[in-house]
Amino acid sequence: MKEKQNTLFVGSLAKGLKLLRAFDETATEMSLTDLARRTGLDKSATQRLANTLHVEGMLDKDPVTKRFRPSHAWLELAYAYFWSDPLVRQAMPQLIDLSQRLGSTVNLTELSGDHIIYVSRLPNGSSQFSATLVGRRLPALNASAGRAMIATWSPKERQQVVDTWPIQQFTARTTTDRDVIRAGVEEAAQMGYATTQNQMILNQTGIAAPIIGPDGRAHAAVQCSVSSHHWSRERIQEELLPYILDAALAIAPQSRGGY
Amino acid sequence: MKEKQNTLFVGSLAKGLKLLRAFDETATEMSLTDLARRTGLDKSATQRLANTLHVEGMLDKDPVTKRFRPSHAWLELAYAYFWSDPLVRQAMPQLIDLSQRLGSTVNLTELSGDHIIYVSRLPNGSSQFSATLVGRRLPALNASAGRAMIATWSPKERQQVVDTWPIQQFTARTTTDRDVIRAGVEEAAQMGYATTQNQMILNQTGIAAPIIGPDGRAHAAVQCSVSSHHWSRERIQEELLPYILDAALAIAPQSRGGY
DNA sequence: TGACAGGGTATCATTATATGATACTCTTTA
DNA sequence: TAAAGAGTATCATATAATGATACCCTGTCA
Repeated sequence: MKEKQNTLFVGSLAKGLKLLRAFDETATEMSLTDLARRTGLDKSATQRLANTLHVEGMLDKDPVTKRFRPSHAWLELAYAYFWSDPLVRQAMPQLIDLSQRLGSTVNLTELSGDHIIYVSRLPNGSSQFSATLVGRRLPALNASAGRAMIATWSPKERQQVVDTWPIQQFTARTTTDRDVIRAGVEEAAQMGYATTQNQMILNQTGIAAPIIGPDGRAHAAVQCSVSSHHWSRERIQEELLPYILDAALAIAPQSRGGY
Repeated sequence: MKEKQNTLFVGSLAKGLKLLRAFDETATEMSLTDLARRTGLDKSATQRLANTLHVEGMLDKDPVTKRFRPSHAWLELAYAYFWSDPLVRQAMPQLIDLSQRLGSTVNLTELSGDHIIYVSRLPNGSSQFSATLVGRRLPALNASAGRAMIATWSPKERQQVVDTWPIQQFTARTTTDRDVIRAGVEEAAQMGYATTQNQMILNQTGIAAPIIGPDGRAHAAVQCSVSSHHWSRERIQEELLPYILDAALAIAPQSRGGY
């Protein structure tokens, strides 16, 4: 094994996790050989590991096709996560309130390395399927939420981040020019919120307000998505923004010590 | 190790999973010794396993307190789960629609052994925190959703289930008498839906409609929660039920093959 | 019909790999 | 200042994970 040759590192556990993480949008259920191929582990190892995960209730196995699928235990882990993240508890009532008041999709996002991750979502109106799912990750620079967070950081941090963090092209009109993104972040720093258009989905506008921590820097945001057709810049500013900013503010204060 | 002495079983992986599952409502972040105590593993093993999980990004470690917490990866697993479960995709648009139409909390639940698990939740109005979280498990017999599912099974299955499955007391008025539960299930079998009151939370009424599979048996349900104060039996029957039943029906048909 | 291919399952000797006792360090408490 | 408690690091040992191999089954093609 060329794994970290450290006595504090358990290779078999790491390999087992690899199996779990092999599942995603594209690979939703896999045979033994699929798993082996996808993880690069040899057949025997895959067999043993997958069997263990099955016995332990982490993988369901179709008795007829013999294919493995994520089990309900995966949701239980998410459940434990929600309890462990103080922000979720703080935010939930505000988000529900906001969702009802605005009648549009509302999200709680957190920074996760150079990506954002959706931690809580309250879909409203007809959304893309993936836009309703907790746990989705997006490059921070692509997302209004990410930009809103970064905008609360120091100018040199902003600079560095905009220059180096990853960008991904989602739609034909996704911004890939870092200078344009920089402008967006700087504007967000001025305004205290960020907006984007056509970044993830065409004709969709994202509005995000940072949840600012005790140190003045944000690593979370409240985000809202609406149709660009029905929502002009002005209408957003009048009918949505005040509430989103309020919610973000209401969530922030109590959050004790950085995370 | 007294683990299954099977060469197809990897003990270290199982122990690693044990660490992950040690986190719950009550244990949201743990020190090394907490983890060791809680899992029954010895200090060294815990150290090695926890370290591995940390390196692999499955556990966050507070650099100052040295305590471990679930990482964002736990949400990513949930994300993969959502893609793997065809019911989620089927249900989501219906649930959103239902949530907006009714203006109250709507849930998608599935059977998980003798419990139900919340797979998707759209909270509305002020809910208990735990009532907003995906991944929560409840004994099937306690929940309207569970009863609605069981009610679609054969009489002898119903009998057996009502006699043997676990029950838990949540409120002062939770039903613990199996005969009363039996009556509830039988009524649900007649009516095609189940209702409960004061089972999980006082003054809360649950209404659930089964999502019936190709074999006529349900292992999923659409569920809705409302305040007993504002919602009389009659009003529920007129203003909620038709829509809930419709939604459950709309989700069911296409669901291909076993669950 | 018969042979082949592909995938799932089981076995086994071999050694690498996980083990857990122990000892060290640091911080907190009395 | 001592002692307790928690986190970290080291190491010799044998247990427990390894991966090659062989077996079985099902579906396919000639």
